[in-house]
Amino acid sequence: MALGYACICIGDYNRLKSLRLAGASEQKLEMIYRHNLGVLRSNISYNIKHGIKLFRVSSDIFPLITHSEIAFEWKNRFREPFDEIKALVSDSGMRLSMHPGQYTVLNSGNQEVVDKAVVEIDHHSEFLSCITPDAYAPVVLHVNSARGDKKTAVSRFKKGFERLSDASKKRLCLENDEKGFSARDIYDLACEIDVPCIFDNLHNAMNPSYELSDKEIIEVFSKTYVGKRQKIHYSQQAEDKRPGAHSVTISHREFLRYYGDVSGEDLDIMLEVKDKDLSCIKCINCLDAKNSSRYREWARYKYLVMEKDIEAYHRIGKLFNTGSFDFDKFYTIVDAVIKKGSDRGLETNAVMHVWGYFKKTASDEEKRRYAKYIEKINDISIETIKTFLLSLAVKYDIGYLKESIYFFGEIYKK
DNA sequence: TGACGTCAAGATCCG
DNA sequence: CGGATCTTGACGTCA
Repeated sequence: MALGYACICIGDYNRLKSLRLAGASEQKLEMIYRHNLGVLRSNISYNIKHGIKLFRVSSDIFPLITHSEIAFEWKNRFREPFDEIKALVSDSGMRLSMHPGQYTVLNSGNQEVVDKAVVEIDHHSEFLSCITPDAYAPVVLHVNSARGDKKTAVSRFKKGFERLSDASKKRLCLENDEKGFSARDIYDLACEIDVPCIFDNLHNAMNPSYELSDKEIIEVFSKTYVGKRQKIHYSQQAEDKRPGAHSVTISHREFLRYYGDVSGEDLDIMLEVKDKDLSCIKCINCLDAKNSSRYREWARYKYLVMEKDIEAYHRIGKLFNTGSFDFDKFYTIVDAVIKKGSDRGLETNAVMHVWGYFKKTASDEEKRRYAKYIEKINDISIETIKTFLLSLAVKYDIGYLKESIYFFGEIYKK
């Protein structure tokens, strides 16, 4: 069993860069692609550190690479970073995947769209082969178009599939869609073209087909995995958003129930959730609480809790002091805290705590800048100050702060 | 034609 | 000028 998350690593301050077609010079592409490979390597190191063995690589790693107006040789140019990444992936036994988005439509009625989809999917599998030794690292795809009737949509898909490279055919997996192709639809199609099926619980809830429980559908889908580990997608409905929208964080208790229901220990489970790796680590800890990870986890959340709810901060401290700590209690408190609104007094207090790390070492210019922020504390956004503080944490290499989720709390707003 | 989804880049506005 | 806020891009489908 492996638990994973998709594309963006919240807890790693390194972020992918992008660009516009208008500014896509050779040098600019080279710079951005190289940067993004550095981010990928950093994300993978982070995953290893936190025991995460399943990771979806973002399609945005090489923006515009398959665009018709872009001709960029990438395979030879990035051999070194590829090999470094591959070694990390190989040594850790991490399973990678990729997932072209909603605009890759292999069975479109428009031939140009199909041409592009073939290029896109082949690129994904080529890219994967550069960074993972796993011949079955999947490229996951939705059928996407049910235009006309499903029968003709299926035959269009089979035609498109035939045009893929052999490598792509081996990597391709189908996922049940939120509308259009349901679990039953993709299972029938997948059996015909001999590819595995990925079950997505929330899509299935939106677009049900079988009169079967999730566990039973997963059992049906397991037949499409021969000599490969079965993978599913798991997400929870966001309380206050459109039906089908992913929750901001995973409720660990709900996850544990589901995990028990579907015999999760036999599956690779990709979590689809806004807070990404944070929920992934939460679920890993709740399944298998290692004594050593509790302190690290509290260290990461510490200032985020401090700026939202000082009583909760003390309650968690007490869990440690009284020896009554467990991850269920810890995350229950944290999950309540992240839902709270902001309080400028508490935010300022947390800012001052974090500034304490730099008080002595900061340059005069940095001290002036900090003083200016504090002076105008009520007129500027707290994110501006956090951006500044994070840049200091990176510059002065304060590991404790660089790993703090404090800097990424904005994902829990709105 | 515009909504859908995504999120950083880029543009523009404000003090 | 820095910082906040709005718009654009890149894509295909479908009402």
